Amino acid sequence: MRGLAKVNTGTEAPRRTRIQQEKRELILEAALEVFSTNGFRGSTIDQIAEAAGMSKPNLLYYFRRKEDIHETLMQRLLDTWLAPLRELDDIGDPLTELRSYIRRKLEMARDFPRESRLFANEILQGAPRIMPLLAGELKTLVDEKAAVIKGWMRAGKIARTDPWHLIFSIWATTQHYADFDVQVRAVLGPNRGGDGRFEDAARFLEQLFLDGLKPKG
Amino acid sequence: MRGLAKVNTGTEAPRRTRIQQEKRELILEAALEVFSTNGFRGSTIDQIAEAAGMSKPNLLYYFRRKEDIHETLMQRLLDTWLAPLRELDDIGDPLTELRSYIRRKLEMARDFPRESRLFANEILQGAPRIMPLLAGELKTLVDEKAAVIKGWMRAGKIARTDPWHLIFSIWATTQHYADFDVQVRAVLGPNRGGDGRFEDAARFLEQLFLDGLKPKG
DNA sequence: CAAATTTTTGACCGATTGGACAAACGTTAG
DNA sequence: CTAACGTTTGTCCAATCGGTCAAAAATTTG
Repeated sequence: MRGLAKVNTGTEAPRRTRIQQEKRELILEAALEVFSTNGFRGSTIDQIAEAAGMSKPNLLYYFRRKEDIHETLMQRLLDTWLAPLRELDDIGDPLTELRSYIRRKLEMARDFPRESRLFANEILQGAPRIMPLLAGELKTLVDEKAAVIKGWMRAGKIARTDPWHLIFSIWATTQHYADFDVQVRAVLGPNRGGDGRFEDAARFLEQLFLDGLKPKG
Repeated sequence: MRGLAKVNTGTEAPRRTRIQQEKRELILEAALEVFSTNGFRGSTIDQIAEAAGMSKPNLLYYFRRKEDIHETLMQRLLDTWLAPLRELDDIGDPLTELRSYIRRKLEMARDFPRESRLFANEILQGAPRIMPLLAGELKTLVDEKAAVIKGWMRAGKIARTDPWHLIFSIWATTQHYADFDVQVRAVLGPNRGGDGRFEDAARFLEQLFLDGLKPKG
């Protein structure tokens, strides 16, 4: 007999067997690899199936459509991706809070470069699949944190600037080390492009965001 | 009779008619639009041909292969893309030089967002077609400018930091406004996401790179 | 004008794509 | 054992892909 249709829902409520959970994870892991380096349109189901070590029809048994895989991936991504910003809290010293936010974001770029590239690919192509999330959930979160930062400015704890662009600049500088990793390593060369480049980046970013470039004195 | 094979070389020395020059420009303009939003693999010759207002075989008369279009596009891009960095000069006040470099890069993100996204797409996917250029020409240029910046640091004109990561951070923050434009506009909302966002970004970045976030005291 | 050349097009090709489907296989409960 | 259910696969399909080709149309040249 054929498998039940229930399995393939992809987005609906799950009642999954052990094998289904395992295989779905396997597929998502493989799809993350493929999608993050080739983009959605540039990736094929065959590629993902091969990376997951199964046949194409077998993969399509767990995810009915290519889009379902991508969608599931993006949903998971956004939660973990915004976690560092959610943690930015009003308690504690503002400069310390910002510094550790930068550090956490840089660590995510180092530890989850594929997730970063998957996200970058989506945004680059106009965010066709997550536009509502950007204008909704993301904007709400950023506005909320911008208000926190504004409070710090009013209290004289940090310099007065635009909180939104401040957040953008933190995103940009940290994700750069994931999204443009190839370029970073090529420019730094074999000596400085090794594992130490993230420590160097952390040191530099801390100095940039705290003190800027003006010489002391 | 059929057209001559000479026309399609794409990379070789050109001896082109007026029509050939015009049509090639038309195609490259259309291809920039398509490639920058869909990536190389995600774009089709049909899409480019339609955007250029001609039939697919007609397009293939001017560029024999899809790759030839992309290659021509990338070659042109790199020259204009690195122009601002080349202009970074040892004459003049260091802080002013850096500030105007940032401004020029931000203007490029504003005026040539498609070029920026084309480049980002290529790097994101591992830079398969321009890797030699990154490790060669680009690295040489950056190393050269890093030396200039180091000189400024030794002279006490700017704070001591890592020149390479400084350049990375300028690239990241400015190109962010082209590559992640959709996200920027979504987060800023209808009010602040309008044309003024680049002015706001310019003001913010100037302050960030010069003074950092520490409150004045 | 007419001949030569350049440009454009419609028809076509093999390969690859996302996906469907039934049959086969594996597993487990009674 | 067997029936029921979950899993896997080979085969197939229509659509789309990059690209070819010969002939028609347009343009340039003498």
